[in-house]
Amino acid sequence: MEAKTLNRESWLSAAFSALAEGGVEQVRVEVLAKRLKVTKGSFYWHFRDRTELVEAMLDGWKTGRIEAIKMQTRLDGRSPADRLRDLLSLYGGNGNPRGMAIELAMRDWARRDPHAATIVAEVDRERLRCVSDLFAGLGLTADDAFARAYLFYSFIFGEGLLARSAAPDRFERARDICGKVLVPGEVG
Amino acid sequence: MEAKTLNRESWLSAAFSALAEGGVEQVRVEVLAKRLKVTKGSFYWHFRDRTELVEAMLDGWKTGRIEAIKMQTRLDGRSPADRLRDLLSLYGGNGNPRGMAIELAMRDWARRDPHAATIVAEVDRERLRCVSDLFAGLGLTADDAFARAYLFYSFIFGEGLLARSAAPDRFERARDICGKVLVPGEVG
DNA sequence: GTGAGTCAATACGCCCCCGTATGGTCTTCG
DNA sequence: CGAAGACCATACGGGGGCGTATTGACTCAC
Repeated sequence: MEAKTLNRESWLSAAFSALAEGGVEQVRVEVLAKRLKVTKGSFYWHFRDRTELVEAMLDGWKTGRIEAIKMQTRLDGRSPADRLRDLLSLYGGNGNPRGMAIELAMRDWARRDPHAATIVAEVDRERLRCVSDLFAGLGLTADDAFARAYLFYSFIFGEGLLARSAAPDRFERARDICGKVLVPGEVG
Repeated sequence: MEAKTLNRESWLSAAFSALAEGGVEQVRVEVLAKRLKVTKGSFYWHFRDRTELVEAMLDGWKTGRIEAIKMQTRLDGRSPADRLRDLLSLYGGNGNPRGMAIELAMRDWARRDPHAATIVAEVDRERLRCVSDLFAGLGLTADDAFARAYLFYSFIFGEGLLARSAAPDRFERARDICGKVLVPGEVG
């Protein structure tokens, strides 16, 4: 079912895989070419240069993530607390390791590249806004809701950073407790 | 007061600076040499190869961080809550940007290098143990204390990852509220 | 002072990566 | 069929990074 000829999307997809595995530094045209089993000739047909590729990655990631967060925080009859718990289990723990890897690689990238930094900032701002609204829906003041959203996202990303050394059940119990602390209004 | 001849420490120091600014990928012997205003000849006198340098970085970071956390969590008459708040303001916010940069670079490194991963895991384990003890000193059960420590550290590192886009006072207020949520037993 | 040891400069070969130039092989359409 | 265009291969020059080898200079001990 593979298309016999590559297109921009093929390269972008491979680029994101490389990003997830090794950071921006590892998205190199000759390496991607080897993965796609073609030569650079193909790449320079679809892209002007490496810069155009990474810019496309930035753009695609931004629109994709903003679209995603809007979906994930739109309560279609569900309660804000439920949506928050969904979000927590979506990125948290070890579900979606690729997504978390890209997320972290993106932030590492942002620390060195101003363009990437603004992209990440825009996405983060939208995310904070969206989950702030969720917390506000729980009856919190604007300041408290924002603080909760800030805590919420810091926890999610920080969790991806923390080394989980053995004793997985211990961390599992910890995550459960964290969930209850993070989203209030819970019975427990 | 600069020593006229370099030693291992000089190279290690420069290496950590490069690590903070650009990640492991940027600690390159020729780049460090240029910074130190010498040539590679010096480097290969003090180190067998680049691998020996990064191994030394790993070792130095591990012992340094473990020593630091033990100091910072040893309550010499102070209350556990105070110590926790100290820790929070130490790495949190934007104090010590270099320390946070190294911390994040280290974790990015750990995601690709098994050796770095074990080092970070060892440091994290010690840290979680230390601040778990602090939380336990607040009267929490073992599970709750560990969960709180987990939340605590996830927040600290996650905060370093989150893009702070303008509105610094907004984030300042959020951080204050987060502090009160993170370390319990507070009046507020 | 002279020779051993310390520290650094220079020069070399190797590899990986970027970007370009040019040519080749298909498909498509008239 | 034949020409145009899409897609990719091959080959090249340039640069930067690693590691080695060789040599130069400087500091002590004897």
